[in-house]
Amino acid sequence: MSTVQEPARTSRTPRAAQIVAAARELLEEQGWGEVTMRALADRLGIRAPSLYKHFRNKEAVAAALVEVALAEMGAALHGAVGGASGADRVPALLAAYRRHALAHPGLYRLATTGRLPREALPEGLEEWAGRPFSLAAGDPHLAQALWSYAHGMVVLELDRRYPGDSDLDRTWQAGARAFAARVPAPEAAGGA
Amino acid sequence: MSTVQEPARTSRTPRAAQIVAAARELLEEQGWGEVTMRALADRLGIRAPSLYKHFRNKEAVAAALVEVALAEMGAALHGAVGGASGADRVPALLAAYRRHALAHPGLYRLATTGRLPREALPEGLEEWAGRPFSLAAGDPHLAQALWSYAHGMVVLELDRRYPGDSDLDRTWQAGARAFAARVPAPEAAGGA
DNA sequence: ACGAGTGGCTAACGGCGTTAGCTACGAGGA
DNA sequence: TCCTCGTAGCTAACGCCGTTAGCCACTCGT
Repeated sequence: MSTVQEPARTSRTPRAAQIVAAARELLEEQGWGEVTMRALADRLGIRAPSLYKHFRNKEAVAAALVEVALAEMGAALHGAVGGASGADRVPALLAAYRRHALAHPGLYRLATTGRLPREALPEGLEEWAGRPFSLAAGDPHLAQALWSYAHGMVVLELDRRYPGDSDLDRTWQAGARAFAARVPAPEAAGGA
Repeated sequence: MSTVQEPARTSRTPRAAQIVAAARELLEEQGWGEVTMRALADRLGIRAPSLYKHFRNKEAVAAALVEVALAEMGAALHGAVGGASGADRVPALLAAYRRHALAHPGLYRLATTGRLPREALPEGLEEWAGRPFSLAAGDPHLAQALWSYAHGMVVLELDRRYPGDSDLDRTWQAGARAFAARVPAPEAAGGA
């Protein structure tokens, strides 16, 4: 149903995969600030300098986590837009985006804060992960706006920026309606 | 024209004000990662430990900068909504938000990333700075959604997340139209 | 004249990412 | 069977970070 298949993931040695998994646990349990090379090594029963046998530096570990984050978020979003049609795709996409991000806040923040380590990511992964927004919005500018809205909502929710008595379900709804109303009617063109 | 006056700013000794000013320069020139206590002290011709005579710790310096950021952004936004009416307030507000944030990216990022140091901020400042969104949207949920959209756009633009060939003016427009169309018609109630 | 507060200073601590250099082990070829 | 070589661990150490302790000079009010 999707236009293009998910790009291949970077291949890792078993030990490197273990390191990424441990880093992910640490990230979700304690936050990125507590993911230090020493703490990460501790969890694996080794010493910090040994990590450098498997990753060039801490940034490379972060890039591996960003890859995981993009791949999993992309899968969630593709699933959501694949299961809906027409203007229903906007609320379905937003609900999946919110649910997935809040379920993996550490990974989400790491992957969306600061510059993307594009040179360390598989070709096409970023584009693939974002395509559901184009599919749901039907227009490239509306798609970018919709993505920005979703990201803003999630990040402000994660950072507890809204007043404590906010009804965020209704806020998400308000935005969803605003965007859904601008989705162009699908042309009745048959696929190739 | 505004409902309530801008809250008073925290009073600072002359030296503390100098420190905040120097921190701001460093922040905008080099980014928060380069604002270290030693670099900050250097710029003032003193040693790092002397800074602790004026601020309890680095977090307190950050909080002072966040206060500046909120006050200046609030002023810009109040000015923008004050100069427009009806649904025109949405694009006016968004334009001012974008312009101000991109003109002070370090301050913007510092004030909007991670948790807000609310206990260190003047009472009412956060609410005052955000009120223009309520004024423009006319509905609390739409206001939150609009703010989230603006923040998402700015932060993704600052982080260069959009493809290099994006026409962001048009993306901002697409979002502005989506939200403006949902602003309820103003009731013809006279002011008190 | 003097005591107290103010705002500098140096030395130092523990934690961070990272590098250099050593070593134990296991697989492959002579 | 031994030798070599790559792999993956180790300790020690460096320079940076935020921060604290403790000292001292200067200024000002009484």
